[in-house]
Amino acid sequence: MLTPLIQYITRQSQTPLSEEDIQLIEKAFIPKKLKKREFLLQEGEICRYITFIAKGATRQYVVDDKGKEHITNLSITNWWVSDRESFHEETPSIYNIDAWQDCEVLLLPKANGWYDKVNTIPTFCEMRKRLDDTHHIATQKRLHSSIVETAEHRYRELEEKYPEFFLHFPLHIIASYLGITKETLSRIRKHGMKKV
Amino acid sequence: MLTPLIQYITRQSQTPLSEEDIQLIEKAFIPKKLKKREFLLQEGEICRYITFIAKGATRQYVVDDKGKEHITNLSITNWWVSDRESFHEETPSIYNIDAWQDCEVLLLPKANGWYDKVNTIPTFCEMRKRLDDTHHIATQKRLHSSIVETAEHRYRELEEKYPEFFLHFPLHIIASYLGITKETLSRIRKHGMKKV
DNA sequence: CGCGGGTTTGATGATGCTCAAGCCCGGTGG
DNA sequence: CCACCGGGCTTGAGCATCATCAAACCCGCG
Repeated sequence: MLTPLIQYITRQSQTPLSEEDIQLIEKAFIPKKLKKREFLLQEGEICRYITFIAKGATRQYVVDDKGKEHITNLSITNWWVSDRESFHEETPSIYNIDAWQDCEVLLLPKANGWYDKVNTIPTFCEMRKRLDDTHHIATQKRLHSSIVETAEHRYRELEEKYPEFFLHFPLHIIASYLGITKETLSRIRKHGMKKV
Repeated sequence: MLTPLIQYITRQSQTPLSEEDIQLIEKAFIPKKLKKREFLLQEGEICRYITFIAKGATRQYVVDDKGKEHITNLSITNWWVSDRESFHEETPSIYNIDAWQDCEVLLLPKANGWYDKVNTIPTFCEMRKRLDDTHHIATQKRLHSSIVETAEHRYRELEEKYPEFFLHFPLHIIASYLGITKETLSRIRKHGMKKV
């Protein structure tokens, strides 16, 4: 189960990991299997791990006062998940993260300095920085487009940029991720068919 | 003009800077004055600096196909500004950043490795990491609330969290930052008066 | 066959936008 | 001193977008 991670890191950073590095990674990451709907993190808990999805798909969401779920993030194979705020500041999370499909994940704990230790590997640290950057940029863009663009535009953009999502998540989940209702999404799609 | 920066860094990190560190910082940062409406970055340019606002206020915005400005970020004294994507990837920026009030700023160039050199100062590097984190978390929250919450809620939140903004920017700028029109903002505020 | 998850359709209503007009107020120039 | 101008803010009428609610449909599966 570790191989996808090792491969991922070396591919990301273009530099191979030393034997020791790999051993450290093997010690640090805790493999875990999740069944569909199983929680990786629940509202109110402190996020104690950075998680690598070796296989599967998860969603992150909040539940509002009316009991409605709002998807804030979707993640699939070879992505990382965590609640950064909760992890770093050790405060209770406002998010729920659960498996949408059965998953194989690798947990990197903050406890006992594992996270810090792994970050002493330059390759890993570099990769993490880059991921931080790209993730941050992506969030910025999403924010921007959620303010400026229409629902339709955002849908098309997602279709273009992350077609994989459509393979792993049903449309009502995608709709929620886009911040619209499933009905609206359905109408948008119908509308598009005609045009194209 | 450097003192606000030095103060800022030591306050953020709780550890004093050594004499050498300060000298490095003095060499690295380029002081600059901006008059109102002067650009710090224009659409199409590559962002070559990370900028510290020692004094003043700036806005970041995009112009859409209809020529309308959409504010994406507001920054005031003791904040940092840059287009992270453009800076890191050296790609043309899609943003404009200009001074809303006269500013005194400090530019940290990427060129000649200044940015990297300054990052060898552990205190600075730590601070930067923390800022990255909090900034990222803030963006995440803004995204989330722009999707889930009503315009009114977002306005109240801003009032609560960044009252300083209201001292530096007129309401139509705030409205744009919130992703609503000035008319809507005006009505929201009137509405609130009655209630309270 | 019937059930459940996912998707679609239609009717209705709220929220926020557009456009157009007017107000307030602090300059500036005659 | 007043008249005018421009930036900022407010108000109102009509409209577009999207949410809500309710119903139906579709299809794989026990």
